[in-house]
Amino acid sequence: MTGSNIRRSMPLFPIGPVMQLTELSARQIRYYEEHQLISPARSEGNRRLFSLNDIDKLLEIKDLIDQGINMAGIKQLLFVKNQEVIASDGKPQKSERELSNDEIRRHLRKEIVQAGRFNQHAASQGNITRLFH
Amino acid sequence: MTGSNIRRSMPLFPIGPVMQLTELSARQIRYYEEHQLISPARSEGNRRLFSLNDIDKLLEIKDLIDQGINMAGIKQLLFVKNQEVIASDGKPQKSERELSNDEIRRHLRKEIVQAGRFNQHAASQGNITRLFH
DNA sequence: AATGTATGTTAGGTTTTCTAACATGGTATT
DNA sequence: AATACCATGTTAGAAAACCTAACATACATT
Repeated sequence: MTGSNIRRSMPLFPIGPVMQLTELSARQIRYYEEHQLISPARSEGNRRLFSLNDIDKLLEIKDLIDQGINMAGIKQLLFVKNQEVIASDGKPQKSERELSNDEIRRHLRKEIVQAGRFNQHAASQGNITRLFH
Repeated sequence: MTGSNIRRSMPLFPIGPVMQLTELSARQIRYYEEHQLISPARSEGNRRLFSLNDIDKLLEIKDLIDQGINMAGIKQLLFVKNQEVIASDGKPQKSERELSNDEIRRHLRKEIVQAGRFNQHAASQGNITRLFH
């Protein structure tokens, strides 16, 4: 798990902004979660919290929906794509252990404090992620 | 106003995640707004919406507070720093006209759709912004 | 002792999000 | 044509998050 992956998987956004960014309805987003296309984190009070990764995925889903693909198909496609990423990554990412929100935030704080380094880039990352420079 | 500036000024985060990212209390954040150190956007229902720029600024403020500088001083420092950015930017950014949320989101959508380009970078941007890759 | 500054705390109200249920317009199937 | 299924809309009631405004407090300055 690289630093950038951690950043991209930080649960930050409540559903409102995600709706606007993706132009999906709350109903749609929840339905996709119900069918396990995404798994946003939850706040203490049970509100969904989306990461940049989640938002990227939602935009992909939207695309696939537009192409007439149904839930099952999209689920498979997202799964396959994820496999590819893991494969091309070199390391099979062991069991991709879960980081707690607190761990993620601690990591984040460290990176903020240690400011000044230049940015590094994975060549192919999707959609939303690219927006934050 | 460059594309990246637009991205960095998108009002996305409600106060909750901002509190966690900055480790500031809601009271502090609102107090800084009251003293015009930041000017987060508002949702239709009057909730504060912070941009990456706002979060960066809050982290700077936190730093300056730690150095014992008071509101007035911080305000000046932020102002001066902003002047510098504008100056080194080349263009004095006319009157930096306000973009509506909708304009920003339209722009955002365009950038998302037109995927694939490589990332570009301004060499010196602060803090949080760097986290989103 | 009195004032000022930055922040904490509380109260009451509004917005946002939650789940669950029912409704609806297409498509596919019988 | 009737039925079933899929993706989404809509509604209701409850809970969480956020809002402003006011008062409280700790510390520094006068």
